[in-house]
Amino acid sequence: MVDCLLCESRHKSIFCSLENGELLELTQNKGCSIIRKKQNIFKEGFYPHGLYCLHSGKVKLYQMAENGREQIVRLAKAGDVLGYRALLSGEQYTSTAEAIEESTVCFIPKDAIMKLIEKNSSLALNIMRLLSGDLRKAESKITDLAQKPVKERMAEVLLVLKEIYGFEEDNQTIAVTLTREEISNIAGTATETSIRILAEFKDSGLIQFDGKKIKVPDLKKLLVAANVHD
Amino acid sequence: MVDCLLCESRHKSIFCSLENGELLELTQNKGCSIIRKKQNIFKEGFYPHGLYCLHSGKVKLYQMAENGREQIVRLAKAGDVLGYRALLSGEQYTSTAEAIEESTVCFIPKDAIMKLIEKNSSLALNIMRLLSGDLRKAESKITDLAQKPVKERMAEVLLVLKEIYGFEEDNQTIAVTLTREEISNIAGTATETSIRILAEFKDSGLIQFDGKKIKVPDLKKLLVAANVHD
DNA sequence: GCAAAAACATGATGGCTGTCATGTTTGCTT
DNA sequence: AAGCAAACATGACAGCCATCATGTTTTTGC
Repeated sequence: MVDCLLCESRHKSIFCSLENGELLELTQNKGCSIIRKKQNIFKEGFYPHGLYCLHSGKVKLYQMAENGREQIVRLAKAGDVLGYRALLSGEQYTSTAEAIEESTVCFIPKDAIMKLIEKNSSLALNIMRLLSGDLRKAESKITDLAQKPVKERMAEVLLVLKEIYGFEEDNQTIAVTLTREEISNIAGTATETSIRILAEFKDSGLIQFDGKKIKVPDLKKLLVAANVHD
Repeated sequence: MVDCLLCESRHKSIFCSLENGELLELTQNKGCSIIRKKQNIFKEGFYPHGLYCLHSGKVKLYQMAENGREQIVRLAKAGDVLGYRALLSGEQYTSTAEAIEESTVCFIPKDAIMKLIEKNSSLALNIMRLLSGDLRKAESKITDLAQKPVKERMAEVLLVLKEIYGFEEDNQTIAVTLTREEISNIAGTATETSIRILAEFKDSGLIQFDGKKIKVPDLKKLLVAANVHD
């Protein structure tokens, strides 16, 4: 069992404003479990009974489309919370959370988290900020999907992956391992297309392959390829 | 000046849980103005100084894409609030709010609304629910844009318009007037394409044109065309 | 009410990108 | 270590849909 007071992510998470007493209460109320790669934390269509907090690992949130293809709508790393969208709106989960590498997650029952939100208005504000940020990213993705060609979207996906998971110690290897299919399911394109475009990026020196990982020697070049100006 | 206590939307809005004292304070602090068609309430890139509450009228929120085309990301009707995403995250507006018909809008200064949020946890919860709902819609739109053909998306746009603005008294005319270009900017397609598809829908009896408005004699048919199963 | 602009409409064309097919490589499982 | 499945890769092909062009209708501003 992980102690919230000792959690490394504590100060970077939505719980950064909690007092020790509140954190202690959290620790006493929560559960903790190991999620292996490809296992689900929650599934689309089910009702939420609490909030998940990702202590370590990496998770993808995806929606299953009519045609059977996954659309990845969010990615989570250590310190991120999961399942708040459905929990707060009182709806079913609209996406499935699946570990893309072995992860540990804590589960905070609905009662406990809702009480905390009511008492602690700065936690409430943090959650609003979180949702607002998610909404900004989602809406910007809508615009991209509607207006940008696949190649630009692919470059942007790499930039997003770097934003979320950062580089490894070498300062140029994106610190996450995804299959080409998963990358396609972020970009919103066919697997073959993403394979082709990544190969093209490699040939033009934009990126390099390092096993399953992707190296970005020059971020600026990627920014140009993604056609983003800010 | 509109009195919040007398506002018709009061009980359907995020302010439904406010006490009379709080509403009075709101009324005293707020401003009120008329926004003519095609005028902006706020513009992408600017910093928010408060929250807008749409007392009457209809508003589109759009992002300007690199190629100069607008992507409509949200639509608002009387009773809806505007500008909360940027206000709560402390970021610049990421979309422009433009009246699609003459509207009246109240402005609540940042201080006033933030104090209310801190005091009234059920207002805070309502805002979280609002954001969660927006996020659900946005993510579902991402999946649609990535996976569905234009024709299905167009049908879905009509369903969404009906959801938001409802039918007129005849129970089949969608109660909003949009140009073909605006409809395209919701669906994420070229204007010519949306014109063609709407004409096709008309020819196959899915919809009828009533001036600039669109009539839907049979919602179920549209649901089938949109390929939604829930 | 008239001119100009915006909106609507329709045809032709081409390219992007999804799909299908096939083969190779990688990585698990027993 | 062999065998099998998943992942990666590449070519061929077609079709959806954006773009361009052009013309008509409707709306707007003076």
